Amino acid sequence: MPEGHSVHRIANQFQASFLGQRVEVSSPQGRFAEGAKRIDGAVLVGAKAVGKQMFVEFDNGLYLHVHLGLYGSWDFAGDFSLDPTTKSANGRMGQTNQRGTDPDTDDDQAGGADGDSGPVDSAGEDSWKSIGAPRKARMMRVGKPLSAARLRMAESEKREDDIDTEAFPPDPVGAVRVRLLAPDVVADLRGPTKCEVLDASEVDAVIAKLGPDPLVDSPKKGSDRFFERVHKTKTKIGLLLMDQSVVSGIGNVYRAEMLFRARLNPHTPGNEVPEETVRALWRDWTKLLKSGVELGQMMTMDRLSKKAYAQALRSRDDRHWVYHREGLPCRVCGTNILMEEAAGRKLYWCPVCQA
DNA sequence: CATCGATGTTGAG
DNA sequence: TCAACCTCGATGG
Repeated sequence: MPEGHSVHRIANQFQASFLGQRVEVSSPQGRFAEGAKRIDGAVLVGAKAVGKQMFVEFDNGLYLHVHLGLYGSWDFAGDFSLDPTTKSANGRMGQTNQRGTDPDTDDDQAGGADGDSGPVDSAGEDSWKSIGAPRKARMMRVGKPLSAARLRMAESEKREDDIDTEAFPPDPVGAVRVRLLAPDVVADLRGPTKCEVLDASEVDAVIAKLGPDPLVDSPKKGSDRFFERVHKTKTKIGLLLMDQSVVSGIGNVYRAEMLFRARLNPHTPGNEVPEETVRALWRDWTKLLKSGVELGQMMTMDRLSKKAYAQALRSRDDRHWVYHREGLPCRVCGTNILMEEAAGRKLYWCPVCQA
């Protein structure tokens, strides 16, 4: 599951690929037929993320609200600009990857399977990208491939006719809950935990229940809101970081990593964490979230050598201090990393560094 | 090929 | 506290 950075990347991708375009909305799988009907044919006028929730706005005053949950993912295909890093409508960055998935786990990404395997094309090539749960990319080239794409095809074993036979839009693969189709780009959603159409007031109600998001709230307001919730409860900080009403976007990976980075014991009651530490946590989340949006991966280790950094981006196993490292020696003190279940989720930490 | 597990949330008991 | 939701890569045979 994508943590906050993935959702921001997805919203950015929608801005870059669909902004201002009339969209054909359907539910190939059928489970969202009614909702799709309400926004079908409307113009997409915006997309934004708040924590792990995404809202796509249409010109008829309605919004598509999506939460990927554990397995959800979006697949983009067609001829579009790849740039989940910024909100600009055109990305030039070539971006990265695609995947968006996230993190670590993902590895797959790491493998570059996805899309990105390479440095992607910038030109809008194609391709596709899958953002969401870790997943191998389905390499599909659709639409009229640009020269770069053709070149690649020529170098591979694929024949040109493969290109000609790939029509746009591609047929939905698997259970596609929602398909957003514009003239040159298509986005398919599968496996979401939440997919619904809301009006403006309902969107506000959802957002009102969420804690601050560094990419939505100002540094001061965000820090204040976070501190306000943390300092007056006895709930353990390890639980508070996962509570979306306390702070938005943090998931199981970022939680464990942030606690280690702050050298904080997960069991410390919120009201016993020094104010400066609480505010430092907020600043760290801000830093990690921005980094995740740019990198398309959860890189939570600092000060790595050039070589180690490159390796970390390649393998999820080298990207974190404690996450998923039960029984392995702490990278700082050598003590075996512990794992315990908390609220149904696995929490990893170093009993010495985070005493 | 069968089973497990995962970056998450909700709602029942 | 736990099952359910729902998908697919990883793992093991």
